[in-house]
Amino acid sequence: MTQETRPLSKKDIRRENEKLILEAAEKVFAEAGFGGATMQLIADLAGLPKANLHYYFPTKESLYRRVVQAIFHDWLKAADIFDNAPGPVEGIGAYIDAKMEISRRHPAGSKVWASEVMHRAPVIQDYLETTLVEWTEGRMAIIRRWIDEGKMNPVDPRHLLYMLWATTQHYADFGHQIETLNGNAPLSDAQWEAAKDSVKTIILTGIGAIPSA
Amino acid sequence: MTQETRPLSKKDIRRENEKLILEAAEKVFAEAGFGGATMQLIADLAGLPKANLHYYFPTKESLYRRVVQAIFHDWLKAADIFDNAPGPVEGIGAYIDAKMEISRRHPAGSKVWASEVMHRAPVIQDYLETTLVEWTEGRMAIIRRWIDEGKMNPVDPRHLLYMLWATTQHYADFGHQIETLNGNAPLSDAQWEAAKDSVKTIILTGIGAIPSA
DNA sequence: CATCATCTTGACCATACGGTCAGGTTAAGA
DNA sequence: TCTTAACCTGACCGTATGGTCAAGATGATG
Repeated sequence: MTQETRPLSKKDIRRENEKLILEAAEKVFAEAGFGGATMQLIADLAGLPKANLHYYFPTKESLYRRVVQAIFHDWLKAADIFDNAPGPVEGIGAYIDAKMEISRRHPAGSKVWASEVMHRAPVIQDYLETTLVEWTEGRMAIIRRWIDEGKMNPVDPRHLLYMLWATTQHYADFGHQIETLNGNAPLSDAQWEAAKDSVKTIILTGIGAIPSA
Repeated sequence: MTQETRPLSKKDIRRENEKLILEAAEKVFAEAGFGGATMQLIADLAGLPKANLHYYFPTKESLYRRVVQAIFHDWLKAADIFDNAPGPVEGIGAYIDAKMEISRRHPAGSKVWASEVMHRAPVIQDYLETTLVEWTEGRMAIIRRWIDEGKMNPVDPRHLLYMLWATTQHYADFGHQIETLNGNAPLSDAQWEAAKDSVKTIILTGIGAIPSA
């Protein structure tokens, strides 16, 4: 009863293999860092011979670049929720939810991103200077508007954003520490909910968007 | 007018060289990660021949272990302030100040720590499971006491601690991103003060330790 | 001053890694 | 069916890296 699979088209092969490689690469880069990752390790995890990796991605660096770019893309996309929100409770609340969900579902990506930035962003510095700067300015303007409209306290928008990034990404980047402090067990569904609630409550209370208990 | 330096004693030589090596190693490990760091790079930065490093630290891993242990030590020491504080405003406020100061003065150490944890703590897992667990339990007890005494809102102490770690360490670990968003300039004294104030205000307000603006 | 333990270092080695390539296989297209 | 372009991969190569070592220099000790 072997599965009767008709041959994949060339395009499907390409898409399939690139996907396999990128997924494996993300994991390995996250676990070992760029320097500690080896093409052989990635190849083994992807189930392909090493030479095949070099067929699709000429160098280790080009593979790494693709991984980081994909992560940056998701990173920005998570912030769409921020816009069009009537106020901080909805906007920031949803943003926290979205970023916590990323931390939960794609911890490897978050780690690769953290590693890249920690190492002075050798690959995506240009993105930081253009896209990220614009993105940040835009959200800061929204926060300022909410402040002007009296929907929250006059906090520094920049540091509020840093706090949002730091707090949500912490659950991915330091996930191992958190698991250790949780008796070497991953957070349960309920614990993830509690984490989200805690973060949202403290921050939204902290900026005066919801009343203190 | 050459300096007339009398010969260093053997003990001084050892202390001096170990210090040189450990400082250089911390920087290199922070910038390149464990895998990306090379003994040659560390040797060059320390101004010593590579073979000399292996005289004091037999392997790259043993050197790395010493670096991480030193950082963990500082990490815990910063929390002494936490104890004996009459309430969250003083205790948590001082803790935030202390950890922000570490992020400012020793960003490399913070990065090495982050990297170690992100890579599943291959070297200090036992410390996490013993010392860190105890430390965390202790501070959670203090926070619970403050809650019982009505000095702050009944937030989850665990997630409050995570938020404190995440937010303060973010200024070191993601310092490059922060600098980029600051027009490629390091934060000035005033900006560091503003950062500290923002963090303290939002968190202390968020837990109901100080009134909302 | 003589002996010893400690420190120093250039030269060397084995290994692992990123990357190459030639020769083969397979789907696409005419 | 035949040709071509895309895909596949075992074997190979140069280099960089962690680590070793033997021989010498230097401070401690009595």
